[in-house]
Amino acid sequence: MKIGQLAQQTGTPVDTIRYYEREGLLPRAARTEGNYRIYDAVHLERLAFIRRCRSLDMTQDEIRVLLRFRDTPSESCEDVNALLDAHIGHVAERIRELQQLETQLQVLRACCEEGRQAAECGILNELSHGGAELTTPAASESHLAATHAGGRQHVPPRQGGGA
Amino acid sequence: MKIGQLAQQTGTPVDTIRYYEREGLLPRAARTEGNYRIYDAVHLERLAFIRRCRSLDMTQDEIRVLLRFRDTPSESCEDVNALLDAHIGHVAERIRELQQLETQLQVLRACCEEGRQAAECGILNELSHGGAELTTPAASESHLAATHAGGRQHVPPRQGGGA
DNA sequence: GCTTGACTCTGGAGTTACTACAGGGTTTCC
DNA sequence: GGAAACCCTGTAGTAACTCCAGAGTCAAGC
Repeated sequence: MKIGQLAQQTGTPVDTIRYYEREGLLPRAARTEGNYRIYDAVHLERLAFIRRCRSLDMTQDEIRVLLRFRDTPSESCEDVNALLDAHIGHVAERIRELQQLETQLQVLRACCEEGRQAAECGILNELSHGGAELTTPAASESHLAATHAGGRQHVPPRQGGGA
Repeated sequence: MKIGQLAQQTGTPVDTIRYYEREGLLPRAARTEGNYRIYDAVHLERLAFIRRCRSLDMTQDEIRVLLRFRDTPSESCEDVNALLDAHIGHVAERIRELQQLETQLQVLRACCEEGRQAAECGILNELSHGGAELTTPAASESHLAATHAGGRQHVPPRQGGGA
């Protein structure tokens, strides 16, 4: 099959498939005479595997490790367990961080009542003089991301997205 | 004061201060004869404000809005409230997503017992054939980030940060 | 006066995981 | 045989920095 069909069958944008090939997650595809990539069931399975890992928010590096174990099935899978445990740890930690953040934001939000002028806005004042509840920057140490970011998975620019 | 002192007093890396100036969050600093930036208390306050916002995981765009309100204190602060409410909403949504993710990962983790060979590793098998519990990619729609990422705030490689 | 070292400057590249082109070539269908 | 749909490569952009090279500035010590 061609790249478009593979894209459709796995729900992956065509650009992303080519990107995975560049990054070495997918092997270089064979080509037709007209230089089109051709794929078979093996590629499809591998791509589906990668996409499932990505849907679990694993990094490319983590996926690379898992793929290596998939490719050499005789080795012990201890490292797979360890990787997953670490990943779960990161997610749990990020959840804790975000919950703290949510509390802080709600405290901050409570500072301002509706309809004031910005000069007396409790939120701006609080952010200006720095309440005790607000942590200093540099909270996260792990490989966890900030709350926002540009690369939110592979969702296209418009579709009911951002703030 | 010079940039190094400002950096120290606000806990902000020097590079980041220059970056904020480039981005227009901080005004261009005056210069000494030797072309060194010089700052005063106004700069310090503004930078502290920015850093407090960043510690609350606000984007530069969000901070820009808040700064604009700070600079024009006669306007109503309704938009500040709205911005913060939206931000809280995003954080809450991301928490929910991550909690789902955590559950999925724990289910996956339970598939494999210790010390098997990769060929019979429950995790790899689950990721290969694709269990029903695993969502497809493209879960997040908002401006919230993935669980991992390179730019984790501004924490320098090693220093035992501020967490 | 000269050197050493700490500090600062600019500009550019790297980070993640894509996404979005531009400017072409190929296939397919009517 | 011509248009539409598909595919190709390569490059640049995203967020919020971080890191580096190569050079200039400044204060202190000898």
